[in-house]
Amino acid sequence: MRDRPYHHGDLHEALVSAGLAAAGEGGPDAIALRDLAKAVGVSPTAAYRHFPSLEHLVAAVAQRARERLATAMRDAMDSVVATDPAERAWRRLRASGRAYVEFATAEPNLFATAFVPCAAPPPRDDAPDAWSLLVGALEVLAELGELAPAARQMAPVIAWSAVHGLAGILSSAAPPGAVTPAEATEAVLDGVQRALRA
Amino acid sequence: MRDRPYHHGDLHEALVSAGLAAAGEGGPDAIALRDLAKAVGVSPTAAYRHFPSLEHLVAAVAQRARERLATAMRDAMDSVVATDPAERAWRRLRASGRAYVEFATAEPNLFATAFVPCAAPPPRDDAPDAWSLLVGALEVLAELGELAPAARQMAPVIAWSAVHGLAGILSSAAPPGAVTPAEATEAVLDGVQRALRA
DNA sequence: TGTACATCAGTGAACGCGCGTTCACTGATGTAC
DNA sequence: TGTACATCAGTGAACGCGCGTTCACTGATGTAC
Repeated sequence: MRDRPYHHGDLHEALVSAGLAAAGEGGPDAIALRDLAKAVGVSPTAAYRHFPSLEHLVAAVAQRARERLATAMRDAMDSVVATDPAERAWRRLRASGRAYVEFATAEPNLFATAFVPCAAPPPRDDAPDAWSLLVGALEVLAELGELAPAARQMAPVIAWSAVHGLAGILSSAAPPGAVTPAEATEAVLDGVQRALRA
Repeated sequence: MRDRPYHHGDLHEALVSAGLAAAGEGGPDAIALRDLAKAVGVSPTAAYRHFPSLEHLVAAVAQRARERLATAMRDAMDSVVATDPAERAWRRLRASGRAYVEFATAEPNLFATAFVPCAAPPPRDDAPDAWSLLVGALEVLAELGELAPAARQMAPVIAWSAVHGLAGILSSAAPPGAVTPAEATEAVLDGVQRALRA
C-alpha cells in the first residue's frame, strides 16, 4: 500500500530543492545525501540516478543559492523609480548592494552556501548572475560619464569587494562598534559611491 | 621501550600548533581531534585533559590563525618608512590592508580558519588584534585631519569591508576579469582612500 | 492493436570508514609529615 | 632525608553514530514489430 508512485516524477529537482531547504537551516554542511533522500521519501541510492556524487548535488544547490541572491538584487534594482538617468543609475547600484547585504543577514546559511568551495563545477551558468548584474549597473554609470576614469576598469572589483565584505561580516557577527547593520550598509554604499564617482 | 616520556610537557600548545598546521593544509574541517592526537604522538583521550571538547580546540586554533593574520598586518605597518606624518599614516593603512589580502591569498586555508563559525568562545583576547590595528591606524589619520568628517565614524567598517571582501574573493578564486590580484588590491586600496579622504 | 523486450528509475541491505567521546585504568609527579 | 599518598596526565579499548557509496535486484515505462 504505497501512497506514492514508484517513479518520483522529478527527483532531480526535488533533491536540489530539499538541499536548498537543508542548507538554509544548517549551512552547506547540512546538505547530506541520506538526509535529502529521506526528506524526499526515496532511498539514498536513487539520488545516484541524478547526480554522480554528493559534490555535484552540492554544486547544484550552491548555484541555486547564488541565483536566489542574484534574484534579490535584480528585484531590488527593478523597483527603483527615478527620472534623472544618473540618479536612477546610482540608485540601482545602491539597491543591488543593499539587497546583497540584506540577503546575507537574512539568510546567512544560504549566503555561506552560495560561496561554498566546491570541487564539482556548476551544472550551467547562473541565471540571473550577480556579477553580471553588478557589471551591467556599472556600465550604465560609465556611459553616463558618472564614473571616475581612473576607477572605471576596476569599478566592479571595488564595488564587489566592499559589499561582499560587509555581507560576510554581518552574516556572522554584529557590526563592530555601536552601529546598526543598516547604518553600516549605507555607510559602505556611500563609500563605494565616493570611491567610484567622477 | 618508549623514546618519549610519559608526560608530554606541553600538550596544550602542541595540539593547538598541530591544529594550526592541519588547518593550513586542509582548512578548518581538517582540525580533527584524533588526527591531531596522532600527529602529536598521544592517545585521543589525552586531549580531553586540556580541552573540554573539539569546539574549544578549534576556537583556540582559529584564534591562532587570526593572530597570524594580525601579526602580518602589524609587521607590514611597522616596515613603512615615511617622514611626512600624513603620508606615513596613509601608507600604514594601505600596508595593513595589503598584508591582509596577501595573507588570504597566500594562506587561504588559514584565512578560512580565522573566521570559521565556532560555538566555543576564544580562550582570551586576540593579541595582536586585527580590528584594533585597523582602528588605531584610522585614528591617527583622523587626528591628522585626513579623514572626511562624514566618513569618520564609519571609517573602520568601510575599510574593513573592502579589504575583507577582496580577501575573501581572492582566497577562493581569481579576480574576475583580466586583472591580477595585485592590481585588484591596489585598486581596492585606492578606493578606500577615496572613500575616506577629507 | 497486442505483445516482447530494452531501458530506465527506483529498492533494500550492506560495506567500510572515521569521527568525537567515554570508561576504567596506570604511570609519573610533587607535597605533607 | 625518607616515605605515604593525593593529584594529575597519560593509556587502550570500546561505543555509537552517521556518513557516502556499492551491490544485486525489481517495478514501471515506452517502443519496435
